[in-house]
Amino acid sequence: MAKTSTDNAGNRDNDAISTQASSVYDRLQHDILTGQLQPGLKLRLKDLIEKYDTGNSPLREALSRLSATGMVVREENRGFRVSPAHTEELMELTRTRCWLEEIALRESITHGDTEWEERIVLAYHWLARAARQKDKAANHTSPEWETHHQEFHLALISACNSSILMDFCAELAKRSFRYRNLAEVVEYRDSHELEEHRELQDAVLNRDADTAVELLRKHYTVTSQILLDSGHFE
Amino acid sequence: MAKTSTDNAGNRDNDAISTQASSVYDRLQHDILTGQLQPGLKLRLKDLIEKYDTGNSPLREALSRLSATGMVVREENRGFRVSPAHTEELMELTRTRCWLEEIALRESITHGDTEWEERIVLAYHWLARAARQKDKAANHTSPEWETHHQEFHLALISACNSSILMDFCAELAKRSFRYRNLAEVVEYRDSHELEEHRELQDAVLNRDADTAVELLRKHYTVTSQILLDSGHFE
DNA sequence: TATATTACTTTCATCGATAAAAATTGTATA
DNA sequence: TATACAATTTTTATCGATGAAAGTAATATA
Repeated sequence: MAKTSTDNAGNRDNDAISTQASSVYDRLQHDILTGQLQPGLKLRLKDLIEKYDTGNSPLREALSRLSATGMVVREENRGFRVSPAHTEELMELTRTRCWLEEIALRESITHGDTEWEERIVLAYHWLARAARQKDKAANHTSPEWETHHQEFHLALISACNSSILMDFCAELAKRSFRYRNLAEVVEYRDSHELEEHRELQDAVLNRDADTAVELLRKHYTVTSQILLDSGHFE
Repeated sequence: MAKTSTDNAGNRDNDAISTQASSVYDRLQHDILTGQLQPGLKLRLKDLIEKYDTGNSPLREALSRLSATGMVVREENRGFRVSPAHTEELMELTRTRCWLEEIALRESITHGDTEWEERIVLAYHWLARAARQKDKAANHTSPEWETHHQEFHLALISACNSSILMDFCAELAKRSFRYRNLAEVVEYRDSHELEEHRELQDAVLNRDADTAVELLRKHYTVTSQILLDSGHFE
């Protein structure tokens, strides 16, 4: 990842200097999603203050925010820990994701305009390019690819007419992403992946909702199953 | 006000003394949902410290958490404000709510067991009782009724097999609730309300998914329309 | 008069220290 | 040996004060 804050993006040449609390928030979230901070890990304040080179207050604010997102669990008067990861959650995550994205995708296909189509085409373009570079570098956890992957999936549903629903989908994507990183499945069907996305793109642009939904669903369930089979995370 | 925390309820004879930050969190959220803190209001720290009789740090933690939920908007280096309320958001909220609860309800009707049925029956019982007391007292914003109302709707979808989806629905309910409070529509079709819920219950228990979904959808859209017509919150 | 610059005030973000709670250790008792 | 209790240490939560940024008013310059 090593990318700039997804959540606090903003900063459009406009002023608004990022605060320390937000910086720690981003770094903590990154390290959790990326698996560097293992599920269930006790987050001792003293250690974190040292590790992230910050103070008590900004750290606490960051943790508070993360606890509201479910990235971190707070236990009153006994601090924070990284939220646990279980196979059941991954299954539930996948199930829910299929439901929500089906709606969002169908709505988008019904209402999407040409700008929406363009967003998809562009997103696919970037994804494909990142995929080629990833293959070349044999670096199978390219943060660029991850970014573009998420962008592509968001583009598909970006005409659903509900930013709330999109936010939910984005949250589910983030949480699923974490499981992919936890199961250290390095080389998971790279060969097919780009093709899958291509087919998905085509179906969507053809406004073939049923096919698109089917492809999307398969995309998620297959990925999920691979992770489950890998047998990591208890 | 002066009510006990909804979210941090817990405290099951188990120890775990609630922290000050959580207390402020609850009270702030309550006052926002309830409309006592108007949308868009600038939340000046000094004022809040006084109003909620607390310190800098707990207050900030509370606000940080609320900002992650979307109750409060944070602007880097210029503090917090109550998140704004617009008609478009209410419409989006309602639309999204219909989508998500339809899924959750259909799933529940398909998979629900007898315990699920019992939860619904009980929830309806409490709702009806609260409705009668509300009518008697001519107190049309009874917090008890609100609680039971939410409980009832949650019970309906409580067999959907996805706590994630249920959490989403609960969040949508909370945010919709806020709009109901903002539009000071005191007496909105009280007479029909209980009946509506009764029909809904019957359809669900009969496992008649299509009817149930239709009733639910109407329930939400009609309520929403009344609020929109009231023309509050620009 | 309008704009730019500066000094001043208010408000927010962060630090360091302290209070409060939990966890750990040690000791005495059955 | 196991358990209860007290004393000690560690860790978390909160306070009060300071540093940093944004906002406001005043003055100067075109």
